[in-house]
Amino acid sequence: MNPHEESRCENCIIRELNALRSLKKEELKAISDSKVSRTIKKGESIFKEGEKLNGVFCVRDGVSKLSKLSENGKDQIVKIASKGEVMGQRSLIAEEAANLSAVALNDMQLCFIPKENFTESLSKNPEFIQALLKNMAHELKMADDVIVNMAQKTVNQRVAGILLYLDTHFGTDADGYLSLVLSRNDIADVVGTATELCIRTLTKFKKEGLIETEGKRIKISDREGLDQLWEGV
Amino acid sequence: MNPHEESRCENCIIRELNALRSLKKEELKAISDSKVSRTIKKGESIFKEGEKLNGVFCVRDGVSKLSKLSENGKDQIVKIASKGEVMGQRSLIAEEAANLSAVALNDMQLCFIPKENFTESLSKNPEFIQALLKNMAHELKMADDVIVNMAQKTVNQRVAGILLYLDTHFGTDADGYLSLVLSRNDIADVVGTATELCIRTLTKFKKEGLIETEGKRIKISDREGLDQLWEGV
DNA sequence: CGTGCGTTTGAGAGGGGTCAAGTTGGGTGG
DNA sequence: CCACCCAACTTGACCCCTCTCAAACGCACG
Repeated sequence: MNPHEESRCENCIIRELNALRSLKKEELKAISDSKVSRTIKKGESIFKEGEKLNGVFCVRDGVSKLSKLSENGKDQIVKIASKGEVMGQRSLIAEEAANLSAVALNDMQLCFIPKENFTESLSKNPEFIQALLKNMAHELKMADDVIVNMAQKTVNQRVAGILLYLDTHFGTDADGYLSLVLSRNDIADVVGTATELCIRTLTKFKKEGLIETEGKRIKISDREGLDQLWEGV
Repeated sequence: MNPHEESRCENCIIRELNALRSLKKEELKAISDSKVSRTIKKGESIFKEGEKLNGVFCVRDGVSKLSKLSENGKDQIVKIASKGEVMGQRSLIAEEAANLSAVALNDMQLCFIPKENFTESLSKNPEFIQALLKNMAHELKMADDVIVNMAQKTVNQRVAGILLYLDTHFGTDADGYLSLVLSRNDIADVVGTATELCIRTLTKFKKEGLIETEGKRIKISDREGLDQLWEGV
């Protein structure tokens, strides 16, 4: 195997974005030898809640939604994972089945890192654990904030919120449209409401001059306005 | 200082309930020498969101609510911490200000462990980090579940949910009333609704024979019924 | 050229928020 | 011990938000 191959973990830049950056040369080599790179097409499932994971998935390119099915039969999107993020680590750490399902929102490139490599580093590399710990601490804060927003903000505010989130995290294309295009249904699943209400909110925003739309693509025309809405002014 | 004193960490049973159980003898001694035991009365504040914490609080007795103020001016209770739980560790790990405020729900006994001791063990004791990591992983799962419930369940269901939670986590007294007594306002803040609606829901439950009340105390008379409500049957 | 999925709009019912007005109950000072 | 007071609790009324069912529309794909 060619050690200079681009697909080798030692040479992967993505690593710098997450806790895997703390891994040592030998660990990376071991992972590189056993990891599996995979291409996932838009809409395909990566893993499902309740499934026992035997490794983690490092997102090399593309975006995935992490959702959970509620008892009322509706999906709730809890998190959106993109380049550099590692999916499934929580389950492996807690030694539990996956709590969320992961589905690709567009074409993705993933690296699957087997459980053994992950737990090996987990038990032997203190810096790696530290990095992971810090990562989880951050995720926990985010989750707490989401709880507050879900409980206290209206659908209007939450829709404004996700538009702002998509803008700051994924940016816009040349025409100013949000780069990450979600279906109305997915937006509704993030916001935690019915698709119809989500659509109505968007048309209302359009009427008020906050956004423009072209098909399912959305352009933010008044960020200030959305910000104020989000903050409840 | 008497090493057999009950207040010494080495002899503290509470420790077994959390990640501190992984600490070594010397670490415990060091902590014991610098820790501060504190008594907090019902309603008193332990720390506030935005505050820089210089240590963690180990709950030796009593119960605390961890809440966050939403922009609309209402408090959202995110978590209820009781005997054996450690408050503030997330902030210290992430090296951030506190994201939540902690207020005592009844009289409490706390041990304050200075930042230095905590971070010292954090950087030197792999077992301790592992335990912490697992703990955070579990909290993260809980938080994700709360997000789904907040987004997808009705107020009725969420009120039923917290009653069941109080029952399983804090039990009942001799008369069958829930041991942990919350004000209607606190219940509303957990559920994420207005106090009035919370009260109305409770009176409805009473009319339906699911619960009985005496003052602010609540007795569950039909656990099955609440379970079914919670699960959306 | 249909067929199916995603999107959009309408209308009605019920849930939930809010304001305002009582009521209770526990604590305090006389 | 009683009277008082304040905070917590309770209830009513009203209106807006949100959910749901239903139907029409567009677009892509076979």
